[in-house]
Amino acid sequence: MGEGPEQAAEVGEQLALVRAAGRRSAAPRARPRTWRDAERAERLPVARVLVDKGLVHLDRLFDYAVPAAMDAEARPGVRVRVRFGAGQREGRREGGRLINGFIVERREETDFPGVLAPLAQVLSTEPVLTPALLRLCRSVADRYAGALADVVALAVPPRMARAERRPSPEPQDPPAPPDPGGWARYPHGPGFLDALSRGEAPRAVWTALPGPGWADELARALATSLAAGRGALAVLPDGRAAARVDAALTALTGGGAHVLLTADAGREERYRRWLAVSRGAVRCVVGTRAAMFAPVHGLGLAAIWDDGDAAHRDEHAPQPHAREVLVLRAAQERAAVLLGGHGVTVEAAQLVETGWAGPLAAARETVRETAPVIRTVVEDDQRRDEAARYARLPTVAWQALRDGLAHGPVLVQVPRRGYAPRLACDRCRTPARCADCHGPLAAEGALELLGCGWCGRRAPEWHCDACGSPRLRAVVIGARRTAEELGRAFPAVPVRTSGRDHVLDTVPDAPALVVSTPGAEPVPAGPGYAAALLLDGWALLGRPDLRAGEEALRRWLNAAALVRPQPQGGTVVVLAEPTLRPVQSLVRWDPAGHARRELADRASLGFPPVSRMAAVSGPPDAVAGLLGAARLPPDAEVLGPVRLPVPDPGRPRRTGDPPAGEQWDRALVRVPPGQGAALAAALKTARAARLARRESAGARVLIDPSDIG
DNA sequence: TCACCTGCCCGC
DNA sequence: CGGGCAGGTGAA
Repeated sequence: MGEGPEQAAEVGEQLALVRAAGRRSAAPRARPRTWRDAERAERLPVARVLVDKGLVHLDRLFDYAVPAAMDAEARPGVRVRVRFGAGQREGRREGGRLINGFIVERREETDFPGVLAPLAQVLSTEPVLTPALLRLCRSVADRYAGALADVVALAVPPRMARAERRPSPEPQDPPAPPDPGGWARYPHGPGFLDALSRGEAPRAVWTALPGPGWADELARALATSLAAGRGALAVLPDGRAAARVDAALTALTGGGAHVLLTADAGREERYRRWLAVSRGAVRCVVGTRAAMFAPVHGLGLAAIWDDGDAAHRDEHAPQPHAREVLVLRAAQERAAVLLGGHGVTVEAAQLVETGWAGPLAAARETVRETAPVIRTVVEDDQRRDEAARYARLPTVAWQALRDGLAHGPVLVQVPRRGYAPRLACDRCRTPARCADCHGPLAAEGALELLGCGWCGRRAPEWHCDACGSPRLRAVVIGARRTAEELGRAFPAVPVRTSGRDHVLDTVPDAPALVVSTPGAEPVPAGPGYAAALLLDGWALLGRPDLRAGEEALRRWLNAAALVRPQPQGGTVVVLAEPTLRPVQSLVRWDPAGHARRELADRASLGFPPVSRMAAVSGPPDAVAGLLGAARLPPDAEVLGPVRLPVPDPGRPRRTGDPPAGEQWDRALVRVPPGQGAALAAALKTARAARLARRESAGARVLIDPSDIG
């Protein structure tokens, strides 16, 4: 009798059992003939296992028998290997592939009517999937119509055996409570910290004053929660921002009280830090979006900075957003929430509007003292202005540059490539929207083929809602070369660039032209940039995206926040139509007001986040099939489907993009407030049923799509 | 009567 | 996903 693969696996499992029991030599007693004959644990002989496979229709737990030898190690939360999948040999079930999973619970009984297969191996004794983390993952999976196993894969980092062997540092005593520092600049700032130190759970939307103070203020909030004997967590959009809060917190506490969880650290180091948090040795985490799941013990404060930044949405299924995850966590763990940024998202404004969070903003007078002066210049001035035609710049912009360069570095914000143009009124530039569903209009080739990007309805007789003009224009893009020419216009001044591939961290406090794409602006040493020139107005506002205005304002504010305050001569020039709402909000430095007005508009037009949306995309038959099968909530409204445009070949393929050469449709499903959970559940159920029956290559479901035109 | 195929459904 | 198994089908 030859030793087939199944016999080899069986022997392997027995060896694993022997190893798990801590014996190095052969088993002393008669070896059980198969696993089925091995002794079971006496107490709680059933392990409920979350199988580590993202198949949506398998989004449930499976029971396995716990062999006696694994009894001590097979605790809830540990990683295990189990046999999974069909397999019958000679009438006995013993096949199936070995896959990884987590023990979720030990039980006395099982509901499964058949014979339980045994656990094959306990991979690690580290209880990584704690009850609190499991509960969070389950809520996130429900919220996003995703599979629990997919969310757990985001929340629990891959195992690094060496990191597990090393002990975590001894827990430190809580630091002394910090003084309010910059929070004294906000009328309700000290009160927020007081509530934190009393162990309460205040929730605030924080409109941070311009300038560099925010990182220190965020660190003080974290340290206050630590001082109150609770944990704290801050999620930042990128490693640079996280490093600034890390430095501020280290200066405040001496370090050791927190860990930095970013992609910069290697996988093993990252897991080592994560373990220190999971074990309760460290109770404060500063990190990028994956840190949103960090299993901080006794979480007292969950903070997020600049929640409008697209980096806060995870790109892996089911693509949860850090703000939403932290909001869920805060409710489950009774933690305080701090949603901070120079801008305010519509989602944050909604949390204030519903009373879930309170506003935390400085007085008007304080804002005026700390913000630079903002000037607007319209595009058309460029052609008229003779003096500055060399650099194709309006006089105002030219003067601001020249004056700024006499006093320090000047920031020039230029757009990134790759924004798809959208259509707007030729006269007043109000974005063109569908009369029926308010989706964005797009032209397929000629303008006669005008149609809605959401519902597909044609709009041959379009007239501007705002001014009545029948003429459209494609919003044009491109100011990059202007920045390049600036260097030639100021030959005596060094030009430094910062962008996607090469991000400059800081620049010295000396005259220089600093050309940067949004989000890559170097932090100036000293009092800040003397001036900033924001050249990407039309590119940002012209993006075919519901959030274009909000996003333009967010990027402008982030750049302008690096400029010296008005009393020190700081000036910002923005090339954009001064009557547009985001431009006016920038001039007045009123991001909260902008978000409130956007929220009111979205409510009246039935846009998210007031209504909840889901995008269903995939091959046309899959999209139609899923929508037909889903038992959607009664008030659900299906927009589309429409054919998705073929993505730019240059752009890296993202989740939700059709594969090369394939035609995909996308439909949007919209439900009124309060039906978001029902919508997610309906789509998840329908998708699971169809995947199980393999009726088609599955359609993708994305909750809260952000690029919906 | 048997070998093979296709579709369906399940996995502990 | 991957494999069993039921029920159908066709050739000897």
